[in-house]
Amino acid sequence: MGKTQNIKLAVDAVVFGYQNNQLYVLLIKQRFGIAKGLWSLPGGFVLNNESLTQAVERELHEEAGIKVNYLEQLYTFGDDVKRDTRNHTVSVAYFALVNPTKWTLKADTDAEDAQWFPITKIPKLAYDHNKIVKVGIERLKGKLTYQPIGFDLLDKEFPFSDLEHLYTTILGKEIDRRNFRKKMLSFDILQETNKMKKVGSGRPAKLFTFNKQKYNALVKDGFHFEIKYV
Amino acid sequence: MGKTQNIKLAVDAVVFGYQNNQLYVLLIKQRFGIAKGLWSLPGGFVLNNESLTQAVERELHEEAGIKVNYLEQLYTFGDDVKRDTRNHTVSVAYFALVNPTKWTLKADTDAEDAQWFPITKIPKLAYDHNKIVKVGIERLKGKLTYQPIGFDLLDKEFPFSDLEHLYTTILGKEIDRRNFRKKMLSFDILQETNKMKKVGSGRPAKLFTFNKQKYNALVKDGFHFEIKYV
DNA sequence: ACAAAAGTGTTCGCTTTACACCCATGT
DNA sequence: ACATGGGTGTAAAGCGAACACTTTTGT
Repeated sequence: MGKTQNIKLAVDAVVFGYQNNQLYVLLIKQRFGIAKGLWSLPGGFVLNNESLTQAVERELHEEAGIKVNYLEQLYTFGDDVKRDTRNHTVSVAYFALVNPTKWTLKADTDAEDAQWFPITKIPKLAYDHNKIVKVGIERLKGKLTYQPIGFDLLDKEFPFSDLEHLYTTILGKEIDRRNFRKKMLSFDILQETNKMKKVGSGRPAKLFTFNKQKYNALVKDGFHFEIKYV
Repeated sequence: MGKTQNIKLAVDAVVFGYQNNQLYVLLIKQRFGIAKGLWSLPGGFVLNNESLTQAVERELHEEAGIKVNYLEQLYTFGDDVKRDTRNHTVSVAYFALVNPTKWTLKADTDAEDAQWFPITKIPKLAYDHNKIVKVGIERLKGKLTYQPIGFDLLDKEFPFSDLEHLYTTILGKEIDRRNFRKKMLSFDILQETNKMKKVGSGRPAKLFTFNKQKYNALVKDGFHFEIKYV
Protein backbone atom coordinates (compact mmCIF):
# COMPACT_ATOMS: atom_id res chain seq x y z
CA MET A 1 0.00 0.00 0.00
CA GLY A 2 2.93 2.34 -0.24
CA LYS A 3 3.67 4.66 2.66
CA THR A 4 2.01 3.58 5.86
CA GLN A 5 -1.22 5.28 6.73
CA ASN A 6 -0.78 8.42 8.73
CA ILE A 7 -4.28 9.67 9.40
CA LYS A 8 -5.41 10.78 12.83
CA LEU A 9 -8.84 9.87 14.08
CA ALA A 10 -10.73 12.24 16.34
CA VAL A 11 -14.20 12.52 17.80
CA ASP A 12 -16.12 15.74 18.42
CA ALA A 13 -19.47 16.31 20.05
CA VAL A 14 -22.20 18.84 19.42
CA VAL A 15 -23.89 18.91 22.81
CA PHE A 16 -27.17 20.76 23.02
CA GLY A 17 -28.70 22.14 26.17
CA TYR A 18 -31.94 24.03 26.67
CA GLN A 19 -32.81 26.52 29.34
CA ASN A 20 -35.03 29.57 29.69
CA ASN A 21 -36.35 29.21 26.19
CA GLN A 22 -32.92 29.20 24.67
CA LEU A 23 -30.94 26.53 22.89
CA TYR A 24 -27.30 26.25 23.84
CA VAL A 25 -24.24 24.44 22.54
CA LEU A 26 -21.41 23.37 24.77
CA LEU A 27 -18.03 24.78 23.79
CA ILE A 28 -14.64 24.51 25.35
CA LYS A 29 -11.54 26.59 25.15
CA GLN A 30 -8.44 24.54 24.55
CA ARG A 31 -5.52 24.88 26.90
CA PHE A 32 -2.98 23.24 24.62
CA GLY A 33 -2.27 22.49 21.00
CA ILE A 34 -2.78 24.36 17.81
CA ALA A 35 -6.23 25.59 18.76
CA LYS A 36 -5.02 26.99 22.05
CA GLY A 37 -7.19 29.86 23.20
CA LEU A 38 -9.85 29.24 20.56
CA TRP A 39 -13.32 27.96 21.33
CA SER A 40 -14.10 24.57 19.87
CA LEU A 41 -16.36 21.58 20.28
CA PRO A 42 -15.46 19.16 23.01
CA GLY A 43 -13.58 16.22 21.55
CA GLY A 44 -10.15 14.89 20.81
CA PHE A 45 -8.19 11.98 19.47
CA VAL A 46 -9.42 8.45 19.88
CA LEU A 47 -7.14 6.26 21.97
CA ASN A 48 -5.83 2.91 20.83
CA ASN A 49 -8.32 0.18 21.58
CA GLU A 50 -10.98 2.63 22.55
CA SER A 51 -14.40 2.58 20.91
CA LEU A 52 -15.74 5.77 19.35
CA THR A 53 -18.52 6.11 21.91
CA GLN A 54 -16.07 5.58 24.73
CA ALA A 55 -13.88 8.27 23.27
CA VAL A 56 -16.70 10.81 23.13
CA GLU A 57 -17.88 10.02 26.62
CA ARG A 58 -14.36 10.24 27.96
CA GLU A 59 -13.77 13.60 26.33
CA LEU A 60 -17.05 15.00 27.60
CA HIS A 61 -16.14 13.88 31.04
CA GLU A 62 -12.57 15.19 30.87
CA GLU A 63 -13.33 18.48 29.22
CA ALA A 64 -16.62 19.45 30.78
CA GLY A 65 -17.41 17.00 33.55
CA ILE A 66 -20.77 15.95 32.15
CA LYS A 67 -22.69 12.87 31.07
CA VAL A 68 -25.28 13.30 28.36
CA ASN A 69 -28.85 12.03 28.14
CA TYR A 70 -28.74 11.19 24.49
CA LEU A 71 -25.89 10.42 22.16
CA GLU A 72 -25.83 9.42 18.54
CA GLN A 73 -23.38 9.59 15.70
CA LEU A 74 -23.81 12.69 13.57
CA TYR A 75 -21.48 12.55 10.62
CA THR A 76 -17.88 11.79 9.82
CA PHE A 77 -15.98 14.77 8.51
CA GLY A 78 -13.16 13.68 6.36
CA ASP A 79 -13.68 15.12 2.94
CA ASP A 80 -11.74 18.20 3.75
CA VAL A 81 -8.28 16.80 4.09
CA LYS A 82 -6.98 20.11 5.36
CA ARG A 83 -9.50 20.61 8.12
CA ASP A 84 -6.79 20.28 10.70
CA THR A 85 -3.88 22.26 9.38
CA ARG A 86 -1.17 20.04 10.80
CA ASN A 87 -2.28 16.58 9.86
CA HIS A 88 -4.73 14.66 7.82
CA THR A 89 -7.37 14.22 10.50
CA VAL A 90 -10.77 12.63 10.21
CA SER A 91 -13.34 13.45 12.83
CA VAL A 92 -16.37 11.42 13.77
CA ALA A 93 -18.85 13.95 15.08
CA TYR A 94 -21.50 13.04 17.63
CA PHE A 95 -24.79 14.65 18.49
CA ALA A 96 -25.78 14.86 22.15
CA LEU A 97 -28.55 16.21 24.32
CA VAL A 98 -28.34 17.12 27.95
CA ASN A 99 -30.33 18.93 30.55
CA PRO A 100 -27.91 21.65 31.60
CA THR A 101 -29.61 22.25 34.94
CA LYS A 102 -28.36 18.85 36.05
CA TRP A 103 -24.69 19.67 35.65
CA THR A 104 -22.25 22.34 36.57
CA LEU A 105 -19.66 22.56 33.87
CA LYS A 106 -16.16 22.14 35.09
CA ALA A 107 -13.32 22.55 32.70
CA ASP A 108 -10.78 19.88 33.42
CA THR A 109 -7.59 18.39 32.03
CA ASP A 110 -7.14 19.80 28.54
CA ALA A 111 -9.77 22.49 28.71
CA GLU A 112 -9.17 25.95 30.01
CA ASP A 113 -12.83 26.74 30.11
CA ALA A 114 -16.18 25.16 29.25
CA GLN A 115 -19.32 27.16 28.61
CA TRP A 116 -22.81 27.08 27.17
CA PHE A 117 -23.24 29.36 24.16
CA PRO A 118 -26.66 30.31 22.82
CA ILE A 119 -26.76 29.03 19.27
CA THR A 120 -27.39 32.54 18.04
CA LYS A 121 -24.08 33.66 19.51
CA ILE A 122 -21.54 31.09 18.53
CA PRO A 123 -18.08 32.57 17.97
CA LYS A 124 -15.65 31.53 15.28
CA LEU A 125 -14.54 28.05 16.24
CA ALA A 126 -11.39 26.03 15.69
CA TYR A 127 -11.03 23.71 12.68
CA ASP A 128 -14.29 23.16 10.78
CA HIS A 129 -16.34 23.13 13.96
CA ASN A 130 -18.75 25.84 12.87
CA LYS A 131 -19.79 23.55 10.05
CA ILE A 132 -20.23 20.63 12.41
CA VAL A 133 -22.45 22.72 14.67
CA LYS A 134 -24.57 23.63 11.69
CA VAL A 135 -25.04 19.99 10.75
CA GLY A 136 -25.92 19.28 14.37
CA ILE A 137 -28.61 21.95 14.41
CA GLU A 138 -30.12 20.56 11.23
CA ARG A 139 -30.20 17.12 12.77
CA LEU A 140 -31.84 18.44 15.91
CA LYS A 141 -34.53 20.23 13.95
CA GLY A 142 -35.20 17.18 11.87
CA LYS A 143 -35.30 14.71 14.71
CA LEU A 144 -37.59 16.83 16.80
CA THR A 145 -40.40 16.21 14.36
CA TYR A 146 -40.10 12.47 14.06
CA GLN A 147 -38.55 11.34 17.32
CA PRO A 148 -39.54 12.21 20.88
CA ILE A 149 -36.16 13.58 21.59
CA GLY A 150 -37.04 16.90 23.13
CA PHE A 151 -37.58 15.31 26.51
CA ASP A 152 -33.87 14.72 26.89
CA LEU A 153 -33.44 18.47 27.00
CA LEU A 154 -36.07 19.05 29.67
CA ASP A 155 -36.39 18.26 33.36
CA LYS A 156 -37.76 14.86 34.15
CA GLU A 157 -41.01 16.49 35.17
CA PHE A 158 -42.03 19.39 33.03
CA PRO A 159 -45.06 21.55 32.38
CA PHE A 160 -46.56 21.28 28.95
CA SER A 161 -45.59 24.80 28.10
CA ASP A 162 -41.90 23.91 28.38
CA LEU A 163 -42.32 21.38 25.62
CA GLU A 164 -44.25 23.88 23.58
CA HIS A 165 -41.58 26.52 23.94
CA LEU A 166 -38.86 24.04 23.16
CA TYR A 167 -40.49 23.30 19.83
CA THR A 168 -41.14 26.91 18.94
CA THR A 169 -37.65 27.97 19.96
CA ILE A 170 -35.74 25.26 18.17
CA LEU A 171 -37.83 25.16 15.04
CA GLY A 172 -38.22 28.91 14.98
CA LYS A 173 -41.94 28.75 14.22
CA GLU A 174 -45.12 29.47 16.06
CA ILE A 175 -47.38 26.57 16.84
CA ASP A 176 -51.04 26.22 17.63
CA ARG A 177 -51.05 25.34 21.32
CA ARG A 178 -54.32 23.43 21.15
CA ASN A 179 -53.35 21.29 18.19
CA PHE A 180 -49.90 20.64 19.56
CA ARG A 181 -51.17 19.49 22.92
CA LYS A 182 -53.90 17.37 21.37
CA LYS A 183 -51.43 15.63 19.11
CA MET A 184 -48.79 15.09 21.79
CA LEU A 185 -51.29 13.66 24.21
CA SER A 186 -52.85 11.48 21.55
CA PHE A 187 -49.62 9.50 21.35
CA ASP A 188 -50.13 8.44 24.92
CA ILE A 189 -46.47 8.61 25.80
CA LEU A 190 -46.77 11.39 28.36
CA GLN A 191 -47.73 10.66 31.90
CA GLU A 192 -49.56 13.18 33.99
CA THR A 193 -48.17 13.52 37.49
CA ASN A 194 -50.26 14.99 40.25
CA LYS A 195 -47.74 17.68 40.88
CA MET A 196 -48.19 21.25 39.90
CA LYS A 197 -45.75 23.97 39.01
CA LYS A 198 -46.42 27.49 40.09
CA VAL A 199 -44.28 30.20 38.64
CA GLY A 200 -45.08 33.79 39.43
CA SER A 201 -48.51 34.68 38.28
CA GLY A 202 -50.72 32.64 36.03
CA ARG A 203 -52.53 29.40 36.53
CA PRO A 204 -50.31 26.59 37.87
CA ALA A 205 -49.45 23.88 35.38
CA LYS A 206 -49.69 20.13 35.70
CA LEU A 207 -46.34 18.41 35.41
CA PHE A 208 -45.81 15.60 32.94
CA THR A 209 -43.18 12.94 32.49
CA PHE A 210 -42.17 11.14 29.32
CA ASN A 211 -42.90 7.43 29.51
CA LYS A 212 -39.99 5.96 27.61
CA GLN A 213 -40.91 2.36 28.30
CA LYS A 214 -44.30 2.91 26.77
CA TYR A 215 -42.80 4.70 23.80
CA ASN A 216 -40.40 1.85 23.14
CA ALA A 217 -43.21 -0.67 23.40
CA LEU A 218 -45.31 1.30 20.93
CA VAL A 219 -42.44 1.58 18.50
CA LYS A 220 -42.11 -2.19 18.52
CA ASP A 221 -45.73 -2.35 17.42
CA GLY A 222 -45.02 -0.08 14.49
CA PHE A 223 -45.91 3.24 16.09
CA HIS A 224 -44.42 6.29 14.47
CA PHE A 225 -44.01 9.57 16.37
CA GLU A 226 -44.57 12.66 14.27
CA ILE A 227 -45.20 16.32 14.98
CA LYS A 228 -45.95 18.22 11.85
CA TYR A 229 -47.76 21.22 13.17
CA VAL A 230 -44.92 23.38 13.60
CA MET B 1 -1.49 11.23 25.01
CA GLY B 2 0.81 8.30 25.72
CA LYS B 3 1.52 5.84 22.91
CA THR B 4 0.97 7.29 19.50
CA GLN B 5 -2.30 6.57 17.81
CA ASN B 6 -2.32 3.37 15.84
CA ILE B 7 -5.80 3.15 14.37
CA LYS B 8 -6.42 2.29 10.74
CA LEU B 9 -9.06 4.10 8.78
CA ALA B 10 -11.00 2.28 6.09
CA VAL B 11 -14.00 2.94 3.89
CA ASP B 12 -16.54 0.37 2.75
CA ALA B 13 -19.47 0.73 0.41
CA VAL B 14 -22.86 -0.90 0.33
CA VAL B 15 -23.71 -0.62 -3.35
CA PHE B 16 -27.24 -1.49 -4.34
CA GLY B 17 -28.35 -2.50 -7.79
CA TYR B 18 -31.79 -3.42 -9.03
CA GLN B 19 -32.71 -5.67 -11.90
CA ASN B 20 -35.56 -7.99 -12.83
CA ASN B 21 -37.48 -7.14 -9.69
CA GLN B 22 -34.62 -8.02 -7.43
CA LEU B 23 -32.42 -5.96 -5.20
CA TYR B 24 -28.73 -6.76 -5.31
CA VAL B 25 -25.64 -5.84 -3.32
CA LEU B 26 -22.21 -5.67 -4.84
CA LEU B 27 -19.67 -7.96 -3.17
CA ILE B 28 -16.08 -8.69 -3.93
CA LYS B 29 -13.82 -11.56 -3.10
CA GLN B 30 -10.47 -10.46 -1.77
CA ARG B 31 -7.35 -11.68 -3.42
CA PHE B 32 -5.00 -10.76 -0.59
CA GLY B 33 -4.96 -10.13 3.11
CA ILE B 34 -6.66 -11.67 6.07
CA ALA B 35 -10.03 -11.88 4.35
CA LYS B 36 -8.57 -13.69 1.37
CA GLY B 37 -11.14 -15.89 -0.32
CA LEU B 38 -14.03 -14.43 1.68
CA TRP B 39 -16.72 -12.24 0.19
CA SER B 40 -16.82 -8.71 1.54
CA LEU B 41 -18.00 -5.22 0.73
CA PRO B 42 -15.88 -3.24 -1.67
CA GLY B 43 -13.62 -0.92 0.26
CA GLY B 44 -10.21 -0.57 1.79
CA PHE B 45 -7.86 1.72 3.61
CA VAL B 46 -7.92 5.43 3.05
CA LEU B 47 -4.72 6.82 1.59
CA ASN B 48 -2.82 9.70 3.11
CA ASN B 49 -4.19 12.99 1.92
CA GLU B 50 -7.16 11.36 0.29
CA SER B 51 -10.69 12.41 1.14
CA LEU B 52 -13.19 9.80 2.24
CA THR B 53 -15.30 10.18 -0.88
CA GLN B 54 -12.25 9.89 -3.07
CA ALA B 55 -11.27 6.74 -1.24
CA VAL B 56 -14.66 5.10 -1.82
CA GLU B 57 -14.75 6.08 -5.46
CA ARG B 58 -11.23 4.83 -5.98
CA GLU B 59 -11.98 1.49 -4.36
CA LEU B 60 -15.16 1.03 -6.37
CA HIS B 61 -13.22 1.71 -9.49
CA GLU B 62 -10.30 -0.53 -8.56
CA GLU B 63 -12.29 -3.42 -7.23
CA ALA B 64 -15.28 -3.50 -9.51
CA GLY B 65 -14.71 -1.01 -12.30
CA ILE B 66 -17.88 0.98 -11.69
CA LYS B 67 -19.05 4.51 -10.98
CA VAL B 68 -22.19 4.93 -8.92
CA ASN B 69 -25.22 7.15 -9.47
CA TYR B 70 -25.70 8.08 -5.86
CA LEU B 71 -23.33 8.09 -2.93
CA GLU B 72 -23.79 9.18 0.65
CA GLN B 73 -22.20 8.43 3.96
CA LEU B 74 -23.94 5.66 5.85
CA TYR B 75 -22.38 5.24 9.25
CA THR B 76 -18.98 4.95 10.85
CA PHE B 77 -18.36 1.61 12.45
CA GLY B 78 -15.89 1.92 15.23
CA ASP B 79 -17.54 0.77 18.40
CA ASP B 80 -16.42 -2.76 17.96
CA VAL B 81 -12.71 -2.41 18.44
CA LYS B 82 -12.16 -6.01 17.41
CA ARG B 83 -14.06 -5.85 14.12
CA ASP B 84 -10.86 -6.39 12.25
CA THR B 85 -8.97 -9.05 14.10
CA ARG B 86 -5.52 -7.71 13.40
CA ASN B 87 -5.77 -4.07 14.15
CA HIS B 88 -7.94 -1.45 15.65
CA THR B 89 -9.73 -0.37 12.47
CA VAL B 90 -12.51 2.13 12.05
CA SER B 91 -14.54 1.99 8.90
CA VAL B 92 -16.61 4.76 7.36
CA ALA B 93 -19.34 3.00 5.46
CA TYR B 94 -20.98 4.52 2.40
CA PHE B 95 -24.29 3.88 0.77
CA ALA B 96 -24.48 3.81 -3.01
CA LEU B 97 -26.96 3.21 -5.79
CA VAL B 98 -26.21 2.16 -9.30
CA ASN B 99 -27.99 0.86 -12.35
CA PRO B 100 -26.26 -2.46 -12.90
CA THR B 101 -27.26 -2.69 -16.54
CA LYS B 102 -24.91 0.17 -17.26
CA TRP B 103 -21.81 -1.63 -16.08
CA THR B 104 -20.08 -4.91 -16.51
CA LEU B 105 -18.32 -5.74 -13.31
CA LYS B 106 -14.65 -6.36 -13.69
CA ALA B 107 -12.65 -7.47 -10.76
CA ASP B 108 -9.38 -5.64 -10.80
CA THR B 109 -6.30 -5.06 -8.69
CA ASP B 110 -7.06 -6.39 -5.22
CA ALA B 111 -10.22 -8.26 -6.05
CA GLU B 112 -10.34 -11.80 -7.28
CA ASP B 113 -13.97 -11.51 -8.21
CA ALA B 114 -16.83 -9.04 -8.08
CA GLN B 115 -20.49 -10.04 -8.21
CA TRP B 116 -24.02 -8.93 -7.57
CA PHE B 117 -25.75 -10.89 -4.81
CA PRO B 118 -29.50 -10.79 -4.28
CA ILE B 119 -30.01 -9.40 -0.81
CA THR B 120 -31.86 -12.53 0.17
CA LYS B 121 -28.77 -14.61 -0.56
CA ILE B 122 -25.89 -12.82 1.02
CA PRO B 123 -23.21 -15.19 2.28
CA LYS B 124 -21.24 -14.78 5.48
CA LEU B 125 -19.02 -11.79 4.88
CA ALA B 126 -15.63 -10.72 6.18
CA TYR B 127 -15.32 -8.49 9.25
CA ASP B 128 -18.64 -6.99 10.39
CA HIS B 129 -19.83 -6.47 6.85
CA ASN B 130 -23.08 -8.37 7.30
CA LYS B 131 -24.02 -5.77 9.87
CA ILE B 132 -23.10 -2.92 7.55
CA VAL B 133 -25.26 -4.37 4.80
CA LYS B 134 -28.15 -4.55 7.23
CA VAL B 135 -27.78 -0.90 8.12
CA GLY B 136 -27.58 -0.09 4.43
CA ILE B 137 -30.83 -1.89 3.70
CA GLU B 138 -32.56 -0.02 6.49
CA ARG B 139 -31.31 3.24 5.07
CA LEU B 140 -32.52 2.34 1.62
CA LYS B 141 -35.97 1.44 2.88
CA GLY B 142 -36.20 4.62 4.85
CA LYS B 143 -34.96 6.91 2.10
CA LEU B 144 -37.23 5.45 -0.51
CA THR B 145 -40.22 6.94 1.25
CA TYR B 146 -38.97 10.46 1.70
CA GLN B 147 -36.47 10.96 -1.11
CA PRO B 148 -36.86 10.28 -4.82
CA ILE B 149 -33.91 8.01 -4.80
CA GLY B 150 -35.35 5.00 -6.56
CA PHE B 151 -34.64 6.54 -9.95
CA ASP B 152 -30.93 6.05 -9.45
CA LEU B 153 -31.54 2.33 -9.57
CA LEU B 154 -33.57 2.38 -12.78
CA ASP B 155 -32.80 3.09 -16.40
CA LYS B 156 -32.98 6.71 -17.44
CA GLU B 157 -36.25 6.01 -19.20
CA PHE B 158 -38.47 3.59 -17.39
CA PRO B 159 -42.05 2.40 -17.49
CA PHE B 160 -44.15 3.22 -14.47
CA SER B 161 -44.39 -0.41 -13.52
CA ASP B 162 -40.64 -0.60 -12.93
CA LEU B 163 -40.96 2.07 -10.29
CA GLU B 164 -43.92 0.30 -8.78
CA HIS B 165 -42.09 -3.00 -8.60
CA LEU B 166 -39.04 -1.35 -7.18
CA TYR B 167 -41.08 -0.05 -4.28
CA THR B 168 -42.90 -3.29 -3.63
CA THR B 169 -39.72 -5.34 -3.88
CA ILE B 170 -37.58 -3.21 -1.65
CA LEU B 171 -40.18 -2.39 0.93
CA GLY B 172 -41.64 -5.87 0.81
CA LYS B 173 -45.23 -4.63 0.74
CA GLU B 174 -48.01 -4.51 -1.77
CA ILE B 175 -49.14 -1.12 -2.98
CA ASP B 176 -52.27 0.20 -4.61
CA ARG B 177 -51.21 0.87 -8.18
CA ARG B 178 -53.75 3.60 -8.75
CA ASN B 179 -52.95 5.52 -5.61
CA PHE B 180 -49.23 5.13 -6.10
CA ARG B 181 -49.32 6.42 -9.62
CA LYS B 182 -51.61 9.28 -8.73
CA LYS B 183 -49.34 10.38 -5.90
CA MET B 184 -46.11 10.05 -7.87
CA LEU B 185 -47.50 12.02 -10.78
CA SER B 186 -48.94 14.66 -8.48
CA PHE B 187 -45.42 15.67 -7.49
CA ASP B 188 -44.80 16.68 -11.06
CA ILE B 189 -41.23 15.45 -11.09
CA LEU B 190 -41.72 12.78 -13.73
CA GLN B 191 -41.63 13.60 -17.35
CA GLU B 192 -43.56 11.60 -19.89
CA THR B 193 -41.59 10.76 -22.99
CA ASN B 194 -43.33 9.82 -26.20
CA LYS B 195 -41.59 6.51 -26.29
CA MET B 196 -43.22 3.23 -25.50
CA LYS B 197 -41.86 0.01 -24.19
CA LYS B 198 -43.21 -3.23 -25.50
CA VAL B 199 -42.22 -6.37 -23.69
CA GLY B 200 -43.77 -9.63 -24.75
CA SER B 201 -47.47 -9.51 -24.39
CA GLY B 202 -49.50 -6.86 -22.65
CA ARG B 203 -50.22 -3.27 -23.49
CA PRO B 204 -47.09 -1.20 -24.21
CA ALA B 205 -46.11 1.22 -21.48
CA LYS B 206 -45.24 4.89 -21.72
CA LEU B 207 -41.70 5.63 -20.66
CA PHE B 208 -40.97 8.29 -18.05
CA THR B 209 -37.88 10.12 -16.97
CA PHE B 210 -37.12 11.68 -13.61
CA ASN B 211 -36.74 15.44 -13.87
CA LYS B 212 -34.02 16.10 -11.35
CA GLN B 213 -33.73 19.81 -12.14
CA LYS B 214 -37.40 20.26 -11.42
CA TYR B 215 -37.16 18.26 -8.24
CA ASN B 216 -34.26 20.35 -6.98
CA ALA B 217 -36.12 23.53 -7.80
CA LEU B 218 -39.19 22.33 -5.92
CA VAL B 219 -37.11 21.35 -2.91
CA LYS B 220 -35.75 24.87 -2.76
CA ASP B 221 -39.34 26.07 -2.50
CA GLY B 222 -39.97 23.83 0.47
CA PHE B 223 -41.36 20.83 -1.37
CA HIS B 224 -41.16 17.55 0.45
CA PHE B 225 -41.29 14.23 -1.37
CA GLU B 226 -43.15 11.51 0.47
CA ILE B 227 -44.59 8.15 -0.46
CA LYS B 228 -46.52 6.67 2.41
CA TYR B 229 -48.75 4.19 0.69
CA VAL B 230 -46.59 1.29 0.82
C1' DA C 1 -60.24 43.80 39.16
C1' DC C 2 -56.68 42.98 36.27
C1' DA C 3 -52.65 40.64 34.38
C1' DA C 4 -50.59 36.24 33.23
C1' DA C 5 -50.30 31.70 31.86
C1' DA C 6 -53.01 27.11 31.59
C1' DG C 7 -56.55 24.53 29.79
C1' DT C 8 -60.06 23.15 26.48
C1' DG C 9 -63.81 21.67 21.24
C1' DT C 10 -65.54 22.23 16.95
C1' DT C 11 -65.77 22.97 12.09
C1' DC C 12 -63.88 22.79 7.37
C1' DG C 13 -61.08 21.05 3.78
C1' DC C 14 -57.72 18.17 2.01
C1' DT C 15 -55.32 13.87 1.88
C1' DT C 16 -55.42 9.14 2.39
C1' DT C 17 -57.49 4.96 1.57
C1' DA C 18 -60.29 1.42 -0.48
C1' DC C 19 -62.00 -0.45 -4.44
C1' DA C 20 -62.87 -2.81 -10.11
C1' DC C 21 -63.11 -2.38 -14.80
C1' DC C 22 -61.50 -1.29 -19.63
C1' DC C 23 -57.48 -0.97 -23.03
C1' DA C 24 -53.74 -2.33 -26.13
C1' DT C 25 -50.86 -5.69 -27.54
C1' DG C 26 -48.94 -10.71 -28.45
C1' DT C 27 -49.96 -15.49 -29.23
C1' DA D 1 -60.48 -15.40 -28.14
C1' DC D 2 -57.64 -15.38 -24.46
C1' DA D 3 -53.67 -14.09 -21.72
C1' DT D 4 -50.79 -10.36 -20.15
C1' DG D 5 -49.72 -6.20 -18.32
C1' DG D 6 -51.11 -0.91 -18.70
C1' DG D 7 -54.11 2.67 -17.59
C1' DT D 8 -57.85 5.09 -15.16
C1' DG D 9 -62.10 7.64 -11.26
C1' DT D 10 -64.91 8.05 -7.27
C1' DA D 11 -66.70 7.89 -2.66
C1' DA D 12 -65.92 7.51 2.51
C1' DA D 13 -63.02 8.24 6.35
C1' DG D 14 -59.51 10.34 8.82
C1' DC D 15 -56.27 13.87 9.74
C1' DG D 16 -54.50 18.53 9.67
C1' DA D 17 -55.48 23.40 10.17
C1' DA D 18 -57.79 27.28 11.75
C1' DC D 19 -60.02 29.47 15.33
C1' DA D 20 -61.38 32.15 20.97
C1' DC D 21 -62.97 31.82 25.33
C1' DT D 22 -62.77 30.15 30.29
C1' DT D 23 -60.01 28.90 34.48
C1' DT D 24 -56.73 29.57 38.08
C1' DT D 25 -53.45 31.92 40.23
C1' DG D 26 -50.58 36.41 41.78
C1' DT D 27 -50.61 41.31 42.52
